[in-house]
Amino acid sequence: MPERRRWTVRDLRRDNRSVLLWSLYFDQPCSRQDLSEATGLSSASVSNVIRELIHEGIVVEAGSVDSDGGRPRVLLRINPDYGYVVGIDVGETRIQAELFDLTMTVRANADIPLEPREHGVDVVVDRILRCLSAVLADSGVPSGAILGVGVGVPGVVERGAEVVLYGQTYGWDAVPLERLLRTGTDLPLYIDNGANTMGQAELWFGAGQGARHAVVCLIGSGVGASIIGNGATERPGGSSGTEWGHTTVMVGGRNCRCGSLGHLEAYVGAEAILERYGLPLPGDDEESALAALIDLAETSPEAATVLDETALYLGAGIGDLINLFSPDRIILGGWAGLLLGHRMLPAIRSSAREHALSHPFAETTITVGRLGPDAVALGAATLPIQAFLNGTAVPASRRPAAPEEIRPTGTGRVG
Amino acid sequence: MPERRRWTVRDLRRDNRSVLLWSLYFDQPCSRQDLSEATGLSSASVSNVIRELIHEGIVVEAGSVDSDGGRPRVLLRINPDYGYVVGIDVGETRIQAELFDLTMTVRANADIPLEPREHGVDVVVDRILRCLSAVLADSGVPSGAILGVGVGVPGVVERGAEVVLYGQTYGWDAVPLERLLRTGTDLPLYIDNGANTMGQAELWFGAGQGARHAVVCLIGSGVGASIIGNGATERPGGSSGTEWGHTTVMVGGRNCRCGSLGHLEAYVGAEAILERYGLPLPGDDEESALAALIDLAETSPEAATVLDETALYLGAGIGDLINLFSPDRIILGGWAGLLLGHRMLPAIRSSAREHALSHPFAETTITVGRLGPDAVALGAATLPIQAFLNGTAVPASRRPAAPEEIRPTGTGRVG
DNA sequence: CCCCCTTCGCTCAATCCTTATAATAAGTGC
DNA sequence: GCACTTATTATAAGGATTGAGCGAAGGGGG
Repeated sequence: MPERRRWTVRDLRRDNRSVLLWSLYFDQPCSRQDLSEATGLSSASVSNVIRELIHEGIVVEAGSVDSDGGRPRVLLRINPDYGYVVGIDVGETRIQAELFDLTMTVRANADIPLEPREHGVDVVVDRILRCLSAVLADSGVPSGAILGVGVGVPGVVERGAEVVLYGQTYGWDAVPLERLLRTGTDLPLYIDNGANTMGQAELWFGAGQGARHAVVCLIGSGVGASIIGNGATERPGGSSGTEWGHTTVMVGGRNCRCGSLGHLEAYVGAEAILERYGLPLPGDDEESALAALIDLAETSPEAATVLDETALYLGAGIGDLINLFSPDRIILGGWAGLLLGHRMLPAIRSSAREHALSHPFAETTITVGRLGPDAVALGAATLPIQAFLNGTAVPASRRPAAPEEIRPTGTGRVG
Repeated sequence: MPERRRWTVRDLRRDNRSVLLWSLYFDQPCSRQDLSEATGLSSASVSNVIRELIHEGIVVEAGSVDSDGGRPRVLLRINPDYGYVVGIDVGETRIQAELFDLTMTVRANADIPLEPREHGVDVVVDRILRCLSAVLADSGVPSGAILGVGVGVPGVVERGAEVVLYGQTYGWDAVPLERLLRTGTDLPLYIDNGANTMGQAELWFGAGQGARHAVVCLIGSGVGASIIGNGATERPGGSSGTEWGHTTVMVGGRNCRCGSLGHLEAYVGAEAILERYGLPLPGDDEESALAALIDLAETSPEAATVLDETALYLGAGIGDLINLFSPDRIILGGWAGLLLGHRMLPAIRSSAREHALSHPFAETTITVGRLGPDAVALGAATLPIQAFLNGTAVPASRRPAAPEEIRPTGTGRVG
């Protein structure tokens, strides 16, 4: 029943090349020797592949380091300017784009606020494309040098013949986002759920480093979660974002934005927390209002009660994740998740302990995200990086001409 | 961060051999030509590998079939008597073992009831070993012909240096089951959660055939679920069983056997349903009591209310699974799951629709398992089958002598 | 300054696997 | 008996990894 593909001797090379790139990317700079040891490939093979990579401009030599009395080892690293990637965060209140080089250094960024309740498809698509043009222009990077554009969106992403979006709280139904964006750009697009992209950012660069199996909880106005097992490469075109926010923690409970009753999001989403408190709060946006509520809890019993309940429900939701996935690490993220986590982590942990089975709970650590709210864009940018490391993304300006067998009368490539 | 292994040209052969075996196993009988088409391998490679497999006795020729005017194609199939597998279901009320040949035909079975509340580790281990000996003796299969023994157990299975079991409702904590069984048998052991093994059985042979991503709900006295994505081969030593029964559907709700409050199992587990009804029922075990309750619901409003609530909570739990995993198929199994499913599928579906997001719900079909309560043992037996198809299981009697480099002075194996 | 030693990186023959092509085998229909 | 069709096997070619051997690059001692 499971579908397995055959392998040819060519796949072998592609795969080992990719193994080397991944290893080098996360352990820069290092020598050929180190790579040979880390990957298990013979030094001959490493040399062969690295020569190819240097010739293509992907890898560069970067000085050398003494070895105990022998020939010094030449250090290798990935050419940061071989190509660039863009990460775009399509949030509920704004769209943010960032352009990175291959070391994930920000080269340019752009922000456009979204009017509340103004989430028409055309508007959002237009804003995304404008953000994209803005970072391209601002950075001075020619579009031919872009490896790809990652987009983190709310809602369920379905990968079929084309990428289609379902954002029930957003009012989107079967939106062919990739096709719509295609009208404004030729760059390769990688679209995924925002919780997933943030999760990948924390896993690669933040609080998830070293974890084999992590769950990242994204709490903002809405609530999502990303389950990442042993590196995202294992789900090539598979599982979409998990709608953790719309799991039921109280049958017959509060109304949720999606129309159902008793969902987690109806208790621990920022919008829901503020509604449950009910009284006016200082601040003109949700973020400052929630911060104010948390401050107020020091003195106001009503505010404290609302927050205690929030911790209780959030802990129950986290307990569910622990029982279902047995992760080694759970990371609280999203702007509201960071606020709540910094303030109430002990209460959340304790509620999770009560709701989860004791053994899987003991194997998990619950922490607060380290990367801040920009992690969605950073994580979106890792999508094209991933494709690049797997060998499926090459910048247009470096792409070789079409093979001659296909165009028998062509003149071939220049140079 | 993700760990990827290098490939050698030898792995390639192993892998393609395995691809062929999987393809042949699920599409017996078929010709070399068919295999070439199904796997994408060239007919030359298919011939080479098949010759090897025939030489080893794994594959046999089985007649031939006319082709439109040309040389008839020779049909191949897996030798059913190349080896045998055993599947053992460690349930809460009994232990059952079945011995199968490679076509999954039952050759022998054995049953031992467990006294209620008598789940001491030593007792259970002893019963398992006794069941194993019984099927071996009954079938007349020599133990050297056994490919492996699969064991489906309740609770969380953790694979570290050795396999360890945590069964919170069972009263087991960190039980090294594999080591304990090892005292009574030398056969290769494959231990997994019972919900997982039943899930695999339904996926391979039952209501899950053709699904890419299925969730199987196991409802008996307790409640569990198995998430199976595109063939279980993708999680080599990874994820343990999912404790779906201990996810929270009602914060602060009913007491669960595990000590927590408001878990799904406290509403839809058979034991919990009977408790919620509270009145005496005919029948001396849970199974007949539940059947009686379902019959009674035709006339008794109290019974009907209990069942309606059950459907409501079960639907909420299923909705969670839909939102978290977006499976194409959800299968109700376990003895209580089958009873409830046959009676109340429409109510369960409708509750799930209310609790899940509309898009992932629309992509899912909810059905009742086709294999009946014996599926746990059948599924457990698929674990060694899987190892066999992957090329990592060979019966002892056919194993080649140990390589001489390792035991330079040894006499090797007799045989 | 020269020589020995250590370690790194490259070259080359050997080995293995898949594939494309050609050859052989085994039937049908006239 | 002969053309034709289809299935399977033999053969040569191409691509990949590997282990051994060799040159390269520096340190240290006389």
